[in-house]
Amino acid sequence: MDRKHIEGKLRDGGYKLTPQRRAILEVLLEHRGRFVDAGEIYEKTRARHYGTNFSTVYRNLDILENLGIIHKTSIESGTAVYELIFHRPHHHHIICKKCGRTEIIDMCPLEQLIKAVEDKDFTLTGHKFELYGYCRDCSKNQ
Amino acid sequence: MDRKHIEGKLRDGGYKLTPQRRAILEVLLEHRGRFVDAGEIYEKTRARHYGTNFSTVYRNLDILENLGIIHKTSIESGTAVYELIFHRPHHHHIICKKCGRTEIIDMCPLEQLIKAVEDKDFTLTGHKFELYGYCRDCSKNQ
DNA sequence: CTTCGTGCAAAAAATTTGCATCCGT
DNA sequence: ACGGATGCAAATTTTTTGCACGAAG
Repeated sequence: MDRKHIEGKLRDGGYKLTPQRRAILEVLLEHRGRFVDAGEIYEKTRARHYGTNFSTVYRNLDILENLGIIHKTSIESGTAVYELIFHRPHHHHIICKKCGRTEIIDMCPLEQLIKAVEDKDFTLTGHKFELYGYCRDCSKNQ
Repeated sequence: MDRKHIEGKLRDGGYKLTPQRRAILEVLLEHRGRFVDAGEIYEKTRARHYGTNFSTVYRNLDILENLGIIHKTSIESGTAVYELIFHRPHHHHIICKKCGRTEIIDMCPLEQLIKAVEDKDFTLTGHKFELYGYCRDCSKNQ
């Protein structure tokens, strides 16, 4: 997913290309393969486009998430982090607790999982595997 | 992990058994097998012990987490959720996005994972499998 | 020239902290 | 009595929202 591709998605969605939006995208592109939080995106965006507002950042992160351009999650800190989706096939991550750098795990444990992990050069300290959905009761009275 | 067991852990840690703490524990015990957020714990605790403060709840959730009595995580909403650890062996969860009810998955995908899932009566809508640790660079200048 | 986007300011939500007092052990 | 625990109030942190103005298509 490169800049042109992303800008196309925005246009298709009826969104305009403002300098702020471009700056946010630049920042995300620069941080491919790494989760960053809203605060960091804000700081870096503001360095590119002076005066960009925090609300603008949050609003755009929302839009980008809805368009499937970025992925939002929350790791251990509790605050939300974002990264560009640059690898369409479904996958998971190894996440550095210190810098947020991620490595892709190309496969999903739901199908097979062994250890595509060994060669990753990460010191593992923990992991999370959670399934989301609706329990029987909640499926009923949806 | 029952009440007596938990109270023992608290004593061993040098913590006192205050009525507020007991109330919080009662609430958590009542919600075994379900993630609840701080707000809900606060409301329910305050129903048991009138006047309990929100700070008290947060402070105790911290303590309980550090003692390994509860498990804190953040699911999709972004706000932290907690549940009693009542099943010591390492495991993961299926989480209802609506009510927070959880089901245990007794095994960890890191070792083997097939589908201990089929019989769970959950409508799956998504899942998260994330490994945490330190990348090579961050391990170095730790 | 219309619609969407932005900045600003303020509010809301989630969590943390300092401090004086209180209470379990 | 001692040391941890609580309530309160206030501060922080993270995120959201209303509104008037400005700019992209």
